[in-house]
Amino acid sequence: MLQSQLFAKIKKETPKEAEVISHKYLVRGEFIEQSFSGVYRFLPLGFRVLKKIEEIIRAEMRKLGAQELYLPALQNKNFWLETNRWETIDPPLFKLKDRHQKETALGSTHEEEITDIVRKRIKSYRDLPFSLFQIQEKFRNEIRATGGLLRTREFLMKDLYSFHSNEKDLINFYQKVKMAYFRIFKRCGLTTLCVEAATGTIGGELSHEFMVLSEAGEDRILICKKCNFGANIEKIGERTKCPKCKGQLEKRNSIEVGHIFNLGTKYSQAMGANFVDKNGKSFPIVMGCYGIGLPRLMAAIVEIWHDEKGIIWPKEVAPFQIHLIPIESTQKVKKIAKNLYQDLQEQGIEVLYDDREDKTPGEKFAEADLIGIPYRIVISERTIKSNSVEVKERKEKGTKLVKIKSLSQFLNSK
RNA sequence: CGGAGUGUGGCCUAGUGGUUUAGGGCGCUUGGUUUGGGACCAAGAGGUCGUGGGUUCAAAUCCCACCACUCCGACCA
Repeated sequence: MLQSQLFAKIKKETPKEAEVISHKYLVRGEFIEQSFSGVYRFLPLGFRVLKKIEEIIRAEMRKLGAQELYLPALQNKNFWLETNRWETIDPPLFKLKDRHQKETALGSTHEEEITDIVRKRIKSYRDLPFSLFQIQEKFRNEIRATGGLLRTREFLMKDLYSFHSNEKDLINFYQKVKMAYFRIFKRCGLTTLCVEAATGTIGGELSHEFMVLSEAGEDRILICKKCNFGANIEKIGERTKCPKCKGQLEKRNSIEVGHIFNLGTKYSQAMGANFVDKNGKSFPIVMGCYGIGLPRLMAAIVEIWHDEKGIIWPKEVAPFQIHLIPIESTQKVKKIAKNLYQDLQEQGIEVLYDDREDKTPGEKFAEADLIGIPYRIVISERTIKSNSVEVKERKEKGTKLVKIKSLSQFLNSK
């Protein structure tokens, strides 16, 4: 991508509506832009990051054997009446009326939709277990949106649903999802804690939240210093002693990036999703649901990975892998930079090529630091004297001169 | 929804009744000079001071209403 063509007007100053660090950097770097309260636009740079996160999640869902589908945002009121959540779900639904004055709502979650799909098809224990997921927009009528992408009213979510003939099978799958979630967050550069959580209006038997420790987080959790117990204060209340080992509990702020639920038979009973077992007896399907909010995850990554100059994207979620920056636009520098740009692209590496000739080195560097691409490669008269380029890792302080010939080798070794 | 705050060209802001035909910085346009950490010179474009109403000889400035946004509370991926 030529930076001269990139649809991004990177800002020197922080717009005043931004308060948390991830919001500030994402807005300044033109990853996102607020449309109105709690509703965000993803600009080309931000969209690339979002897609990277989406692909990581999709890959891990497939490894679980889950099949992807896509459900409507506009939902049938009758399903919500069946589960008795039309009025009670919190945050409430965004409700609207069609031209015939018939009520409908924008989906804040999809248990009703998925359970309807399943009840129409699944009649036998032989069809179980299986799992389905989607990556789709959710709408939540929050009292208040906060912290940029940390809490929005419309957001992209991955929701996975699993269906089982018995509790044991569900618990087995639940554990696998847990492991998949740890892998997803790790690939996004995050260390997460899995803590016991309150099930809220999703309901069910029990649930676990995946937490990223951060001061920007709204959740308060208690972590045991002795055993690996952890829980949301919302679930267990304020206390100082670990309920498992009596060890000292530590209170921390955290961002909830994922939440998994053992739903039991709450929805299958409410909506009549039953199967017959070997003996011909009918039982409600045992269900689980598992969510990850993508924009919040993106914000959490920035909360963890930044310095005073800007974002430091972990490689797997970075919008580009290499930021190629020629400085001093002499014919020789330009020619070598252009060739290198083509070479790298042919190798399938995503390169942002700062071909702008009217920008000073300082400005290019400042913008590069802000948008946080993992590798910065500078080409100048100085570096080409020794047939080299200067390589700097965003997360490191120092730079390294690397011969152009051995650049690919150097990058591959990373 | 309760509490607090903010609203001035695209962005950050100065100005809190009269010398303001609303000032500066960034950005933008044109020309020139520059080029290893957010360059310099010159010329230029861009504003219903959130909206409506009121007070006043006079309102960005005071009053009222409304709107929008941010933060704290509750809720959540």
